[in-house]
Amino acid sequence: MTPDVTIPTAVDKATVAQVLRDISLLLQLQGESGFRVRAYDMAADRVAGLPQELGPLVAEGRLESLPGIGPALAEKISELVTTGRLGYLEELRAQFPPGLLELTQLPDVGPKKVARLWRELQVSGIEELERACREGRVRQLSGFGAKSEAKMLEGIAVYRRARGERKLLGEVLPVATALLERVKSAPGVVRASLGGSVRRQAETVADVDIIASAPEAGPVLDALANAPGVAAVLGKGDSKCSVRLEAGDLQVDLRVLPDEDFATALHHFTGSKAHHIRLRNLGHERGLKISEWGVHRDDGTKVRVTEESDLYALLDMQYVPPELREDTGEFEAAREGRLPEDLLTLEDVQGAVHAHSTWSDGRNSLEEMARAAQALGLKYLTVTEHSEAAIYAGGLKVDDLKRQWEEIDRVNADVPGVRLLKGIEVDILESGALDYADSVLEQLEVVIGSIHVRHGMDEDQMTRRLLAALDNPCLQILGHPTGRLINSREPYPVRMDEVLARAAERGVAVEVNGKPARLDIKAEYVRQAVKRGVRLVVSCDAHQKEDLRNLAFAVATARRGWARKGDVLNTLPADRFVTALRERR
DNA sequence: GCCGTTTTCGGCCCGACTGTTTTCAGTCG
Repeated sequence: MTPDVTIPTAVDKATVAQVLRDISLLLQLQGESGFRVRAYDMAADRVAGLPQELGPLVAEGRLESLPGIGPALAEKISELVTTGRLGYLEELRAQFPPGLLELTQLPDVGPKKVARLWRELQVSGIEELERACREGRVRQLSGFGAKSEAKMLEGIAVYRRARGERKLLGEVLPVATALLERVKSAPGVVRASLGGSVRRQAETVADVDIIASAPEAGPVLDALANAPGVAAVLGKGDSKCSVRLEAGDLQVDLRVLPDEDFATALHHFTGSKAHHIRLRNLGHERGLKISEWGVHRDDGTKVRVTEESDLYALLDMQYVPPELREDTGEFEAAREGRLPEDLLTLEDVQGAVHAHSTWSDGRNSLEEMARAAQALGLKYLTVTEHSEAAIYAGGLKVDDLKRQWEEIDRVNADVPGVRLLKGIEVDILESGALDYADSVLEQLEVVIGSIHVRHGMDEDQMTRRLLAALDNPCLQILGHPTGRLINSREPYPVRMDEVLARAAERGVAVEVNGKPARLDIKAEYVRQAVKRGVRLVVSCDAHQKEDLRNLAFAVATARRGWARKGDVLNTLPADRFVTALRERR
């Protein structure tokens, strides 16, 4: 036993952030108002946005170096991370029934209302609120009426259907884009754009924001309210309109303003909240008041801001692309001119990595995949079927592989302009060995190694397994390195810092998988990988030809991790891509 | 609860919309 050594716990930063948010809500239930509450919320955002876990910061006593975290919060976070518990949270929780926090998840129900429902009607959970509404007891409270009851019942129904989950960007973006096109074609619209977390390309989103400029807002708001697929109009005023779509209970908010305010409004409603607050404060230091209604000097005169880039120029900093607006270092970099100017774009990508066909568990033939890639303007596509061990996915035996090469040669001869590269997504076995012999792997142009089974190993075992795979000289690309499925499967436990360090050392590329439910590795790890000089590939993990468009989500994730064109191997032409993969260290 | 080229106290982003009011509180972003 070594009691004087700080023992790291399994408390990750997402858990810490959630605890801080719970404390914020509990303080509001207590009637604590305003700034103390916000300090906890800001700290939660700060912790959640950290590029690494909290363990080292706690051990080195550096928590207070984070903006928004002072002595009181640092002490609470330390207690939570080192002991796995937080006495202050337990004291607060003991004062309220456990169901109250969940009540605040309902739309238009916040801590003030929850506190009154509890004190005056003894409502302590969703079931009891539903009963109180049905029995007409809520309307008897002052400030509540029949409409409030109906809205709460509707809110409860929506909440139960959605289970409080955020939606995948990949599911929402097509719907959002279609609505944006409808808004753009409404009468008088000058400019229109998506905003919010959809524009920042966050991996999951809660709703869709659209910002438009037009001389008259009314007809534009009507265009959304009357759009096909709208289940309910949640609210509609002079400048904004909120609707809920039938598909996925998705909420869409539209704001319409005069064109002279478009840039500042777009910036405001793109967020993130943390980025925007920081920007306003920087403006304040220069005597500029920044709001969605423009930029004003202290004497009340308005500064002309036509594009978002004007706003950053006013503050003597580089333009910050939406994907980087999280207040995780972009301000410091932009003020010092250190933001990457050559952030990866979809146009930079020459070939799609990671595709399956009917040879294993894909739905389209090799020729169909090749023609779809050609139609998207791609120059090559890596054909990487599953290997023998992946029986569930129709993994290929070595003989199958050789027959497949003949078909690849034929398709390459028939389909001009695009080249299928001969590859494999070989299983990384429990020991870290690869599922094919080196003599087979050496004949392939692209070797991705991925874990598909035995996700239940512990952190030590899983880390050793991945490090062993990286040491294999035949491995060129580490596929979906953490194995997560957003909203349905946690990543397996693994020490990513060690894995990324080894990948950098060995020259193995790491996949940024663009399948919307994977996005693996995630943006925070991309940023660490870039810092360490790890080479990346952006992939589509395609199982049908439509999935080639997943590349856009891999690019989004790479951008959110500050990856530049030069960090990503499949920005190279096919020959140089294959050569680069072989250059192991 | 945090923060400091208005620095150890007194600020802290702020407007739109709804439902319930009859001038405003609560919620949201």
